[in-house]
Amino acid sequence: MHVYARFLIMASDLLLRERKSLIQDRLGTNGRVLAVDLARELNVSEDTIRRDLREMAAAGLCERVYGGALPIAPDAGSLSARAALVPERKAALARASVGFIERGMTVFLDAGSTNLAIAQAIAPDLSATIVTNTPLIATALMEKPGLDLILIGGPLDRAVGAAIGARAQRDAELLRPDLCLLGSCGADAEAGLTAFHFEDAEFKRLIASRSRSVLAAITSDKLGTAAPHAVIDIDAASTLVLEANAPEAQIAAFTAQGARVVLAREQG
Amino acid sequence: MHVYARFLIMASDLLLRERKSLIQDRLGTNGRVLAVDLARELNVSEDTIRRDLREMAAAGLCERVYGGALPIAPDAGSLSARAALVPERKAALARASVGFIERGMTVFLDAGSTNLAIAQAIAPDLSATIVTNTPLIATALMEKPGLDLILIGGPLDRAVGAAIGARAQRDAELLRPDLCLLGSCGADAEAGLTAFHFEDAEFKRLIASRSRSVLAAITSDKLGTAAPHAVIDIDAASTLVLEANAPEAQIAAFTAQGARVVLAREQG
DNA sequence: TCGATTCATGCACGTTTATGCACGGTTTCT
DNA sequence: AGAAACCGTGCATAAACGTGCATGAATCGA
Repeated sequence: MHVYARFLIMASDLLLRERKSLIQDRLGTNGRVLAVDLARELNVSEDTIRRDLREMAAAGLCERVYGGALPIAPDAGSLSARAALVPERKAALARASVGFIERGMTVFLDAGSTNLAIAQAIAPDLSATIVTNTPLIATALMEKPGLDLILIGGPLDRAVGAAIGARAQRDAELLRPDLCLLGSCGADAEAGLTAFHFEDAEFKRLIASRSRSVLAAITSDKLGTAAPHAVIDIDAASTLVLEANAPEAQIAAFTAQGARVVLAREQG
Repeated sequence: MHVYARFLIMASDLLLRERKSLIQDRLGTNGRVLAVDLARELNVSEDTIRRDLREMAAAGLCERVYGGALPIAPDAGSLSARAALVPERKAALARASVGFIERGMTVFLDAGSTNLAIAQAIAPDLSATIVTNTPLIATALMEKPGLDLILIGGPLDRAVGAAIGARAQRDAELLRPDLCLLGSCGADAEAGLTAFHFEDAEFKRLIASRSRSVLAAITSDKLGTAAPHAVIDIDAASTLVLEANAPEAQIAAFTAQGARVVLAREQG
């Protein structure tokens, strides 16, 4: 499996596919990417980034513009508005995950579009304490009157859209959540849950280790992929929520590691 | 033999496509755009804006007129889109206030709908550090790539929509903003700036006292009114930004207290 | 096991693009 | 009619660009 090979390279190196995946992620998150920034951040030459962008544009994954690239359907409203449109499959995943939040719990809700969908899927009358480091998620949760909200502060990382730095980690160290809903950029039986960014992984690892149980809702496109930075092993997650179309082999690989896998039913 | 300075300015942080997209957006929103305003707001020369407008007109996206451009179908804006927009008067107030944020500053942006409008009015390529205790504002600012954002954390007060408690106050005590954009629920020459909630007032007072200068943008409906909890006296604010229709008497009362009053001009 | 091959990548080069400025003409307003 | 604002054009320049080539690592075939 290509995951082994990757461990031989330096942690900052990314396989081509991972790099493109990250770029796409960034496009969705920030609404744009700059060639210079990507090059500097990923430690490759601008040429390489431009090549990537060209190929992605040719594949219809983004729109090439002078200086960088834009998402294929650019700016149909603000970021929050765009993110508010949750595809049905992701919504099903979210509905399944929300079931694990029980009345009175203290829950940490991590960054990520899947977790935003989870936030939106929370019942309006649920009474619980939600902690998050993501302003967008906090905003979404503001509409649920039953919730107590706690915001983790600090400098916001633009790539992640959340507070994940030293300041945020200190906040996190004061918490003992009953449940942690972890976002992840990759999920592989051997590599475990992984993230694109070092500090993000660091933060996730910290908050996961402090939580009584950890749940990760994972969209199928992330199955079997590994991002460069390890978060936790599969068996360290209490529950994995997968989409109904998740490959049998993948599910088996997870359960072999001792994970509890739950499948999300499409709404019927 | 020639000026050096002009090269240094060349690096604009907004991609061409984004700029045009923003202009189109503005066309739909305001029903027109002025070259001068766009140039100032986007930090590019009028030449560039005119070029953009010319190209957009050539592409049939707008109609070029003397001084700016008009939407191709002047009547067309969708009603729902229009309803969600910040009223033009508040937008004018916001534009005037944004002018006080200078490149490189550290600015605290308080909670409140006027301050949200200010956040939205910030030029996309402004480079500054913005601190806020309001997730909604943080989310809006996420779309301005030039900004460093710092989020003040802690339990969120639902009434205010921001973190204002003891935790947030401890965060605030570590700050020394160059400028504080204070929201207020009432503004009266004698009562000063006031707030509806005790803790909110407490927090505002704290952050205002720690800032090198304090600016309050005040909609006309708040003039001459006093909410139950005092924040600061009028003379403790460096600048008051009022709407163009603010009563003469009110302005006089403020200036008599030693405040610097600035009036926002409506666009056009 | 070893050579051939593929492929991602970086570098050097010449080209294109976006932009600001100077200049002179044109429109608008009073 | 005259002034002020606005316009387009041409030019200069830095940043971004694409291409062709070289390199080195992984893969394949025998």
